[in-house]
Amino acid sequence: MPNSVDRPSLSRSIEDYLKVIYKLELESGSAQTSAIADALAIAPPSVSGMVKRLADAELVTHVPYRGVELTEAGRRQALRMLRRHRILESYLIGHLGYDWDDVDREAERLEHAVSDDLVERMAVKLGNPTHDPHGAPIPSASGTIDPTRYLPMTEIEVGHAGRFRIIGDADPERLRFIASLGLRPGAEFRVLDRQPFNGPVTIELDGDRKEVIGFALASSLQCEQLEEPTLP
Amino acid sequence: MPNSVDRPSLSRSIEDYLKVIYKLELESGSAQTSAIADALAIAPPSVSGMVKRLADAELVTHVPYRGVELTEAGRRQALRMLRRHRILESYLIGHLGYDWDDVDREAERLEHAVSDDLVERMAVKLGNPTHDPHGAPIPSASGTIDPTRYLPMTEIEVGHAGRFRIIGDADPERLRFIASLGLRPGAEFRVLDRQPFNGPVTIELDGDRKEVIGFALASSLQCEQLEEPTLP
DNA sequence: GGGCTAATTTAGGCTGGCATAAATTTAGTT
DNA sequence: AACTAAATTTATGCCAGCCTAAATTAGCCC
Repeated sequence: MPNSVDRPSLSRSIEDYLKVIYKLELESGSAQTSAIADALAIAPPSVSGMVKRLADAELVTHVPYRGVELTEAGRRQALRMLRRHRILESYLIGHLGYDWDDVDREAERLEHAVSDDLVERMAVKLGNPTHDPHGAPIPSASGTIDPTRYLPMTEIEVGHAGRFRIIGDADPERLRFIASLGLRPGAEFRVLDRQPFNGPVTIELDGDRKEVIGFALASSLQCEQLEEPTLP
Repeated sequence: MPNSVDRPSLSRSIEDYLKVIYKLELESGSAQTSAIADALAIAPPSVSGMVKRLADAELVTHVPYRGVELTEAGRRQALRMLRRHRILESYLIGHLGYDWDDVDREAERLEHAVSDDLVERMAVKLGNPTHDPHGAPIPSASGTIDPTRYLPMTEIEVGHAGRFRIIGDADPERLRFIASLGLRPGAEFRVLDRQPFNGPVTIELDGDRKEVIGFALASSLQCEQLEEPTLP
């Protein structure tokens, strides 16, 4: 075990980088310097500097001017952070009265401080959940995660029914708005209309309510397409 | 609008310094550079540097070569940290199955990350306790704390009964040892013997068990002296 | 292939928080 | 009153992480 991961205990900063890189790889297949800078609200040269350190620590591989990719060790750490975050959110909502829309900030602060032991204790209290209240899959303690991919609501075809699965957003205002529409993970709907040029999506909920959702928001709603269209 | 004073948000380091200075003032009336360095396990010159910053921020007053004293603002922050720590310990023990002896480390990590909001939610779940499981008083959210002072067990006179109130120690091994003697906050005992030259204390518990406790350990057991001695 | 733009990296600087070594002050002898 | 031991501060230096400004590279268009 020459280079095995002893327990260097990653810095708060590094944990944030790995989380962001993981999400970017998931969303767009690659993680570029400027995208990382954007997500972390820091300047691109700062990212270049950190990327060098991450590459030295063998948490990412870096092809200059091309972006970075998580190594196996980096991915493991990123999933560990994701588990912490989602277990924390679930626990704060389930046991401390936090609201759906309000919980991200607190989890964001705590995920860097809790011990693995505490995370597992919370997971046990929650009954070892596999999905958090936003519908997102929770990586297991051993680092595996439900790989199911869903479609953004904007890609469900007109006439089809769909089931809302995951809200990939943390902004409390957006979350409150979504909740106010009655959209919760698991909710079924039918797409009535999709306007071109990144226009809004119109859906039907509970069999009678019609709601219009802007493109940007609808893009962040990950859904499952359910059946063949019902013809009118 | 919400907060009268803007939150500069103290660094983790500063929070630790304030906590330690508060404890030192309490124990020995003053906080000297080397004592702070000792408690934080850092070098004295580093403390000098930080003390300058703390004084600039008006969290402490500093008399060169004489030590440091918390200002009102500093004391307020120190009590805030103490509340966080003790509420966290109480919550972790009460709701997440942590043990008496094992909880300090976790609380130490979390106290820098939790929001005031979360602390108050935990306090509510606990029924707004005034003392933690180690018997130590918990400062109120508004920054007042039970000022009752107790005596170290080493100062309870031979023949007197006493009640154990607070264990001012964080070392898991010591805590486990104390627990194994059956000593919990609230426990009554009688001092049978006190050896001179910082020697051990012998006490009687539950009316029949005799236990011998070394001076150093007995010094950290804060007790109440109960009655006049019973003569044999 | 030359040139333009956008992305990225390099260069150099700043702050917080730590360290060591050397200088200074305090306090306790005698 | 002078000397000494201990505590403290000053002087420097290092590293992590951020910044801005300047240089470099990639990608594309003609």
